This record gives sequence, C-alpha cells and structure tokens, in this order.
Amino acid sequence: MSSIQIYDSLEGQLRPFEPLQAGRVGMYVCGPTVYSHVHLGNVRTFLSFDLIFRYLQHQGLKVRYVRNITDAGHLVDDADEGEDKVGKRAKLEQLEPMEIVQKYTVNFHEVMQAFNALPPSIEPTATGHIIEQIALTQQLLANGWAYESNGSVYFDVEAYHAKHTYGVLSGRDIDAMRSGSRELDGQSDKRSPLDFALWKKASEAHIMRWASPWGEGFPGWHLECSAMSTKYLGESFDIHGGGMDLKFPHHECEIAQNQGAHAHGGARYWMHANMLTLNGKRMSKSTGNTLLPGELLTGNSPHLSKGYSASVARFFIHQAHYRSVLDFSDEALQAAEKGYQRLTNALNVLEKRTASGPVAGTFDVEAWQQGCVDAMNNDFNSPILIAHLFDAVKAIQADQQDPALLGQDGAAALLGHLKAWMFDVLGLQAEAASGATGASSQKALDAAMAIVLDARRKAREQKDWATSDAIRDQLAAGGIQVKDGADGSTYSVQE
RNA sequence: GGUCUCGUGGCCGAGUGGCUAGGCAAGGCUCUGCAAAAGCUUGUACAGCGGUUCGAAUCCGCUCGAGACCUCCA
Repeated sequence: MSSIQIYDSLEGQLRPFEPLQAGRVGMYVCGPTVYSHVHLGNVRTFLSFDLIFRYLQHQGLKVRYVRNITDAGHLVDDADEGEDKVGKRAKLEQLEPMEIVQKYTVNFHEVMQAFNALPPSIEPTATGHIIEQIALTQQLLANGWAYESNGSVYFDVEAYHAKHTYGVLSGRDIDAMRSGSRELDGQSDKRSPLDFALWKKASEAHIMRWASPWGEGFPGWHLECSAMSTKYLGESFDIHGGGMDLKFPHHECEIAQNQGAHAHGGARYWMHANMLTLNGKRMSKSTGNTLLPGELLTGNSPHLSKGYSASVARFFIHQAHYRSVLDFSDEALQAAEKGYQRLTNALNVLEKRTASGPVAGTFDVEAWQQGCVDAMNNDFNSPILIAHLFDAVKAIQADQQDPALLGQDGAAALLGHLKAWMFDVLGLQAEAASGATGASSQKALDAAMAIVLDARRKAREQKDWATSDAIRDQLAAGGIQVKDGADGSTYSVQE
C-alpha cells in the first residue's frame, strides 16, 4: 500500500500526507467572491478540490471541508478608495448588497450541483464573521504586527518581515518588491506600500459597513480566511487550497496573519489548482475571456460548436492534472466526450454481463485496483487514474469474447471498483441522470421504438431493404440513430 | 522590468535518467445486405543548441517561444 503524497506549494515538493489527527482531515478552500456568475475557470478549481475531497473520503478519512463565500471586503483594486466588488455590483444592479450576495451565491450553488460537486461541510461567509475578524485584527495589533491609521488598520509587513519571512509561499523577495512597488500617491494611510489592510475605514459612499473599535468600516479581503479557517479548523490544520492566482498576495497575507496572531502558519499543506485557459489565455472575469457554465451546457457560445454535459466537462477537467494549466477548446471537449462515452459504454456492458465463464478470471482486478489507488495517492493524479480506467475498458471488451478473462467474481469486483472511481471519486454521473429525458417518457419511447424496430426487423428478414432503410433514414432525420448488432437492433437519441 | 512555470506525435494530455501512459483524430482489419455503431490493431513524439552521463525527452547552461504572478480575479 502506498500512502498519499501531496505537492505542498510552500515547500515546492511532494510530501507524504500525515494528517494532524489520524483518520481526520481539515481542509480549507478559498471560495468565490459572489459579485457575479462563476465562470468555468472558477469551476475547475472547485472541481479539483471536490475530487480531492471525494478521494480522501473514499480512502476512509473523515474530512471537514470548509469553503468560504466572500461577500464583503473584496475590493475592485488596491487603491485606498477602492470600491467593494459586491457594493459596486449592488449599485450597478440597484440592489441591496445582500441581494447581490444572495443572487450569486444561489447561482454558485446551482452550478456546483450541476457539476455534481459535493457541498462542503461548512460554508461560512465573511459578513457572518465580522466579530471574529475584528478580534483577529485586535490580536494582531496587540502582538505588534499591525497599526491603526486614520480609522483603518494595516498589517505591518516590514515589522513582520524583520522577525518572520514574508513571501515564502510565492517565492518573493521583499527587498525586490519594495524597490519595484509603485510610489504611494501621498494620500495613503499605509506606512509601506507592501502593507495590506486588515480593516478599512468606510468612506461616505461605501455602503457595506460595520461598527468596529476603529469606527465604521469593513474587513480586508485576506482577513476572512484566516479568521474562519481558525474558527472551524483550528490554528493549525491540514490542507489549505485555492486557485494558483491566490498564492500572492492573498495566501501570503493569510500566512502572515496566522503567523502573527497564533505563531502558526495555519495550513500544513498548501495546494494550488492551476488555471483553465481559453484560447490559450487565462479565463478572467475582468478581461471578458470567459465561458460560463450555462454556456457550456447549452452550447450557446462562440467558442463552442455544441453543448456538453456536466459529466463530460468533469471528465475533461480530470483528464488533466490539477496543477497543470488546462487549455479549453471545443475540439478537446469533443475528444473528451467520445472517450467518456466509451467509458460509460464499457460500464454498461459490464453491468449487463451475464453469469458466464469460470468463477475466477485471469485478469488481476486487485492489482488493477491498486494501480488506481497508487495513481490517486500520487498527488491526486486523475489523468493516470483515467488511463487505468481505460485499461479496464479494454479488459471488459475482451471479456465479451472470452469470459474467462474477468470471471464471475472478477467481473463483480471490477464493476464495484469501476463505479466507485467513476461516480464516487471522479464525480461523474450516469448518462440518464444528465440527459433531459425523464424516466417516464423514456419508457414510452422505448415501447414505441420496440414496435418500430420490430417492423424493421420483419422487413429485413424479407430482405425488403427499401423499407428497412427508409425506416432507419427517417428515424435518423428525427434524431434517432439505429444500430444493428448481432442480436438485434438498438437505438440511441442524438443530441 | 522582476519572480516563476511550461514547451511532448495531427489535437488534448500524463510521465520519466535506460522499460508502449491514456483519450481523440487518422490508416488497416473484424462484424455487416449496405451503412452506422461497436470491437481489434498500427503509428515511436518529447522546442533548438551545447554540456554532464555507459545512456537524457527526463539533470545543467544558453537560445527561441508560450503562460502565470508582480493591481482585482479560482
């Protein structure tokens, strides 16, 4: 048995995963800022961690998975009068900020559900933890790592750096940053441009505001994650995840806050999911180079020739390793769709396998299973896992010709494992579930098609090819494809 | 400009100091009245130039190219 190895961004290398408490895992992942719809790039990150969450559970670990909702404090830019993202959107849509938060949180949940992502164990919000954030700010002030300035409180990076090291996670040299940073425009309350806000004073126009010891204001963006991870997972916990783009400054600041307040960096393993690019460029809300989940499902996008099911998208995403940049294209999606269909076809074949052949087969199911486990243990290498799944596909097909390959026991064992990998770990959904057809109409269609195919069978028996082909062509025109097999014809509905 | 990552066969995408990743596409074959579908099968890639090594695509250096971060973004 191999053990789980995790690539720790902090050390830049693979490390054996040893949870703080045997059998239990505390995992924190930075969630979305709910000021607009999540795009597929966001979805990729959350699906990467969903896969990790699922696999850890599959391995029998009890996971407390905390993923926050950022609903305040995330500014449009770093300028002192920067607008809050949620607040800005609220003005734009003429809604109460909390209506914006509600609207996009609901949307986020719908999207996550559509992609079959499991809900986290706890999903805390920044606005729900103002008290904790104020307390954390006070702690940092008391420890001497922060200062108040004109109603705002800033983290003193220079002071912190004198004792600890700022920039370890992102591999940044503070001296270079100091010289490379832009000049302060004179109206800043910060002592150093490197300092970041823990608490900001609210200007007249700022609509999201809370009372604090420093007057009315709002929390800095980085603060919520430190406050909430500590509250629900403790001062030291196992895994902290997020998108690669959060490494700096967000996670760097989080480490400084945790270190400054509790003398622990917080997470023991830092994991970063890589970006999803579109046309070779990063998907980003601000540049408009995006694809929304809904557009993917419907195909209503200039980037797509058709719609793809959520499972196909998941399959596509997990065919790449979470730490690699993945480029999104219609062609790649089509390839993934074909491959995914082959995988599900093989599963169907295996499910329908009749009890034939010897009890024991020659295919070593347990060795195959171990290969799958090894792949996932190696920093959640889902592409390798999927490659193994296709080895199983090959075996299942070969077994059709020679039932001694799997044997009855082997077939049953393989079926159980295969389903677990596909549905429990990779989070794929059975085809019927993602299709639009309901169970009742499917049943009706089956009944009607049985009649049609029977009529065609009779025509074929009489070698009445004209009639048989006419039926087939007309069905094809109506979107139903007929497949003639050795033991009768089957059909499938085309998209 | 600084920091970092990457450059794999037609496409996507793993991996690695010596042993076929995998998927899609393409060619061949089987099945078949024809077709479709399905299955089987073939292909020997690792940006370029040097270096280290018995041996490198894998390590080192340089060059070219791409991307990320350095200001908000998963």
